[in-house]
Amino acid sequence: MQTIALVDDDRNILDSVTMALEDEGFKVRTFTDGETAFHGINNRPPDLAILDIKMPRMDGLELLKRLRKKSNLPVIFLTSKDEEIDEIVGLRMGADDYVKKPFSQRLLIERIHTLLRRQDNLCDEEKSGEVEPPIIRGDLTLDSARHLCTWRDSPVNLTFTEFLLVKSLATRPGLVKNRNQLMDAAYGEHIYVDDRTIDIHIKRLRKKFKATDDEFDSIITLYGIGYKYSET
Amino acid sequence: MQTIALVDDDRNILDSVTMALEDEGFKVRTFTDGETAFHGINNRPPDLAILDIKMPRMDGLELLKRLRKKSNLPVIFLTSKDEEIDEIVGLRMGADDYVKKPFSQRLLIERIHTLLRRQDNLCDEEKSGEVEPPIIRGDLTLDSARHLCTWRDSPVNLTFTEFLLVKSLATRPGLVKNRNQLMDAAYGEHIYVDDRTIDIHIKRLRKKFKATDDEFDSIITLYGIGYKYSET
DNA sequence: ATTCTTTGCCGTAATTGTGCCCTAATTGCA
DNA sequence: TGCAATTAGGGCACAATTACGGCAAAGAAT
Repeated sequence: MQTIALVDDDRNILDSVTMALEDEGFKVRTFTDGETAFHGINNRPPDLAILDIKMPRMDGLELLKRLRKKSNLPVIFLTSKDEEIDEIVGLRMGADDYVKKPFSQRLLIERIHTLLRRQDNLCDEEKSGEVEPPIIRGDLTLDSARHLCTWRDSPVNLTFTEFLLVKSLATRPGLVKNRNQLMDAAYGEHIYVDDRTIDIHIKRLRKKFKATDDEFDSIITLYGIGYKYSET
Repeated sequence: MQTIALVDDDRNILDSVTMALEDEGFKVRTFTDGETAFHGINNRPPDLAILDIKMPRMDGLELLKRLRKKSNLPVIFLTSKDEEIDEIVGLRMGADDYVKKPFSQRLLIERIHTLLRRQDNLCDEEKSGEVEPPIIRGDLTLDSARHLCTWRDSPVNLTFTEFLLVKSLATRPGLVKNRNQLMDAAYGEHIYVDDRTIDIHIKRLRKKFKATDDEFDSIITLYGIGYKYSET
């Protein structure tokens, strides 16, 4: 779930926008002044920030300036129409978009999605101009770009999470991964699920591979430690 | 001879720029408001359009937005210095360049040549000298130049958006595309629509292909990931 | 104006994936 | 061997995702 930081000193706006964003499926963290927001955002960076320009203690421009020193977090400014000059400066300073008050929530949400999408695709491009090459480890083949997994040339149908787990294991055969590391690989670093859940995915993986090859034993359990992918 | 559409409500600018452009060997069509310009440009598309931001009836931004739905005509914005914000938003929305008023005609003409040249190169790349060759992937044929799609030699009648989506998928069979990537392919990077909208187009595509061939299953859903075009 | 097409979204149904409970099996160690 | 800790695997409810019919708005064509 994507998180949005919302910074505004007007309670009404804060509440109504928060509600709209939560309806849209975002997690929202709100702040009522720049100083607090700065620390909050630095501690746990959201996926996007919406800043009011006029705020107590530290205004939006100053906040943006300080944030920009550390990250390129997508930022949307909220502006009243008597602050147009500041808008310009804001955009020049690296805000990604702005929305004029009063604004329709629909518009704001569209802008948010557009920015987040652009961000996503940027990441995709960074991964390489081309396509990520397949991983080949003995009888195993993992092609992320095609979401294709094969064992001895037979396709093995994996779900998204399963795919990430095999990939994490098979990337470095022989290397032990504990449950936390596997969890990070499959869910990202900020999500925690029960330890047993990893076992369950391993179970399902083995089942699927054994359906293709009864002799399959390349996923190895290390009692009390974790799992590894067979080195040979 | 290349044609340029010039849209501005200021007669003085209109006249002087027109003269400059004609001296440069362009054919110029002028409009004094957005509404008229929209129809004029749609009826007979010029090679390039120059739009003022502030205009009666429909402003430049709105005009651009509506034009962009149909074409990727090169567009240059004219802006006064108290409209700087709009410049930025304009560029975000897909304008190709902007020129600040007051501007030297020399500068404007340079920009025009640059844009037209870029456009030419684009076309060259796409057309590779001649017309963009059809995409042939097994039973599927996609001829962008003719907006023609066939499946096992039977024509399949696709809309513009649908065509772009199949093209995006079929260009690289087997490669998984997530919804964001498909959205970019179909709408460009600056427009956001609901995720579900992609599903709906996929649904319609499948329906149309199945009307021709009941066995059609080349568009594959990857749960939680996206879609891909069958590799075989 | 009118009709038709296209398009995007809503609501509902169907499908698929996930996490946890429970029990059995296995392992490490005294 | 006996015991505690750990892992395996079946089953199930629910969560997430996708499919699809219908509807209304906007444009295009007539």
